Amino acid sequence: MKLLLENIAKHISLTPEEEQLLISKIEIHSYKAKTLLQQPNTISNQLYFVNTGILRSFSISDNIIEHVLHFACEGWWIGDMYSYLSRKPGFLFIEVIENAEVVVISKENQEFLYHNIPKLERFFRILAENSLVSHQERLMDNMSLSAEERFEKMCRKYPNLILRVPQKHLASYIGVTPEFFSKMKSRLLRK
Amino acid sequence: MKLLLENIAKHISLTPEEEQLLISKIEIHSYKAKTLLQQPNTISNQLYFVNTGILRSFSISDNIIEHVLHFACEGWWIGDMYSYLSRKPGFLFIEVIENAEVVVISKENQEFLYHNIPKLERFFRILAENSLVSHQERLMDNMSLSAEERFEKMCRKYPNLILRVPQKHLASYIGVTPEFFSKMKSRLLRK
DNA sequence: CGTCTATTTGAATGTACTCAAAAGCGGTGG
DNA sequence: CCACCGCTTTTGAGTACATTCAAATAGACG
Repeated sequence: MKLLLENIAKHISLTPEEEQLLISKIEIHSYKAKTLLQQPNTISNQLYFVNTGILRSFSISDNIIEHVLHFACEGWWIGDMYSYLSRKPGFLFIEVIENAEVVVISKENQEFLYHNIPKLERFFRILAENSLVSHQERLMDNMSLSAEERFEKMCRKYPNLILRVPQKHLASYIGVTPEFFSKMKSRLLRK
Repeated sequence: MKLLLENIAKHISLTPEEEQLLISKIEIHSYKAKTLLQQPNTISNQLYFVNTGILRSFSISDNIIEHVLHFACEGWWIGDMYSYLSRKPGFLFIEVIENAEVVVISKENQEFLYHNIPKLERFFRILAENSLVSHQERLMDNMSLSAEERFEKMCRKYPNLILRVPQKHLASYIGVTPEFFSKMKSRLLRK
């Protein structure tokens, strides 16, 4: 709870009453590794904020190949934004990678909070803007960098994830096969 | 001007006074093709809304290769969001592809408007959210689809752009070389 | 027209993939 | 506590999609 309030306080300041109202409209859940919080073809009604543990969102193409869109560990938000925002069936899975404690906010409660604490519009605007910028950067990286460069950049940006996430998910995040990822890694270590 | 107000009215409703205030804080400019509205290593202070014509944002890697991030034609927003939001020097060019009439809003005026028309926080939140979702989709497409599939998807999504934008920019948008794009096109036409 | 840029075409190359098999590792139950 | 099973990672050989480089052709604009 503390982590969430700190996260919000970085961008807007809430009164103690507003904080209480916010807290009354969210839930905290614990999930074990491998739990699926969201599946494709269902409408996502929740946004998640990670207190502890790690989650990932991913899609599956050709019924076989997974593509990691996003990892979220302590202090990060995650959700199926397409489904959540459009209220249409989504395309993503959201899975717990490492036993996690998660703050859950529902669409209805978020709308309620927007009405009662308009400042939150600003907070989520900033959140969306920052997320947009980092997706733009990742998109450009995917177009302009080699797999090796994307790997190095990921290591620099998310050093803690590298140690906690199975390698095949890291491979999927930078957009290569697990086999190629392994070869690339040993090639880099040899230097 | 009408186009911008319609665009806004899709998500929030403004009073006539609010519309007037908004209009007093924006500018309309016309630019000829090839004009650069933004260059890397400068701080972007403007957001653009296209009335007529086409713009594109792109970066350059290795001082040679262009990578198109975004096209914007009638009714679309464009900007160097990273620089605009962070107030740091950016990495993008923004160039006019087709003579354009553009609504320009400055960072200062946007902040002013946020204070005086808080509803605009909501509007730009929704704008950022939608943009986020479409970037996520494009990112996943880049990872899971072949060049040919990305090409077909772009044709379906932006049929009017295909006819108006030089082919090399389309190639860059889907992330292939102009040469490969040309071969792919003729391969598809032969069917 | 003539020049400059965009597009097409072809040959050689490379990066990353597929398929297959072996080795490593982690959790579970006996 | 060890042994086994399933999943992850590694390694290798062959392949494919897309790139690079080069040259020819087509198109746009002054």
